[in-house]
Amino acid sequence: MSSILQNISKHISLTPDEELLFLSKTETRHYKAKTILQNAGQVCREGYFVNSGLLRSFNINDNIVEHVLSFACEGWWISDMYSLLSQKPGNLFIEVLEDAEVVVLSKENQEQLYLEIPKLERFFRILIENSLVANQERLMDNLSLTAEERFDKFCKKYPTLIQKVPQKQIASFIGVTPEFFSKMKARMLRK
Amino acid sequence: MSSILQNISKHISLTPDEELLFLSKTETRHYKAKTILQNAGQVCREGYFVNSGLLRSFNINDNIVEHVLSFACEGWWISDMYSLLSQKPGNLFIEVLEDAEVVVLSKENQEQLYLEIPKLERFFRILIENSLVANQERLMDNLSLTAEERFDKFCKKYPTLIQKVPQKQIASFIGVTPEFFSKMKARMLRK
DNA sequence: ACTTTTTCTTAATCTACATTAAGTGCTCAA
DNA sequence: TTGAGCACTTAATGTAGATTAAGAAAAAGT
Repeated sequence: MSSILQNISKHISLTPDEELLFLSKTETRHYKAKTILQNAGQVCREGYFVNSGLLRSFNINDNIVEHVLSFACEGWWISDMYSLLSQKPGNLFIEVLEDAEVVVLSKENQEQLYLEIPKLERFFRILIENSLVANQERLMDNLSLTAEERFDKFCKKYPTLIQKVPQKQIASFIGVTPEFFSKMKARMLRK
Repeated sequence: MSSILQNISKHISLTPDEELLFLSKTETRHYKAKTILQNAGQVCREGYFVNSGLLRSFNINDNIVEHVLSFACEGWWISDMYSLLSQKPGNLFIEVLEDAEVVVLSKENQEQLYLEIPKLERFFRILIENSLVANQERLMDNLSLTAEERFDKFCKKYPTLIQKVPQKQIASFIGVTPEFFSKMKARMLRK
């Protein structure tokens, strides 16, 4: 059974026919590390479900400073939601960090699927609800916790990512510079 | 026409019967300023649509420091999403800042409505999508902008709130202390 | 009207984190 | 296999914003 159908079945149940229909509207692609799937300034036309590998989304400041919005590994979705929804040029890049197999769902196909399988409204609603809650928590953490506490939480929440993701990107995710992160990590180890 | 039905009709169209059904599952309540609608540590059982007045959600640190997650004025929804969805005790308080009329939608009634009017899945999906996008932007702003820039954005985004909301809560929303905010504001006026 | 409480301001001092810079050790393409 | 980038470290210095404290102004309660 395909991983994306498994993912869906956690929240709603599709008939075999609906499953086939769903799959027929998606496309599975393979990407090498370092591939850019989405560029800032462009309109995002598709969302990605990760079968294997690792991706991230980030933006780049005037400066040249990257800020990681999200990572996505097996079983996660990733996209530039703002651009995908508004169909306006976005600010995000989406990059492959480790060779990946992704299931691609285009904006149009997603809209069609909403009409043909209304239950999918529920599925994506739940998905986005969870995403919103996680985002709200991260926002509050950024407002109220120290860098060290945020890193602790990150380690507990995404233990598998720590091995895989370059340290400077974890730094960016929790909102500090790579230099400070390095110093902080050394300090934490000393304890 | 009730404001909440107007709000819904921006995204989906309900039949008159469906509109009545929807309203029958809601309850309109009036609250005085300073009322606490939701306490941290309790399970959130309802969401609120604001007809008039002003509310906010916030959490409180170990310390006693408040952090504002969101404001909600006319036409906005507010709730402790984490708690409402998981039905676990939440971290948020929801407080009335200005005497308010709110439309209350309980968790159970919302679930029933999803079954009786599946189109509502779409409505709330879109609502939450927009919320997620706004949250993601705010998160990135907190990572990449200075306090001054965040305040500028706040002013442009929520011009009406600036008059209404106590300054210390705007400070909290953009992520600085009231003292620093006061200093910063004075500095900005000098220009 | 008066007291109490809360909000806002100002200023001195402090600190978490940024910036700059220089050096070390990977890794991977030619 | 080498050398040209990257990723990571370390350290000196700089700064945005926090903390503490105290007073002024506004709002709210009685």
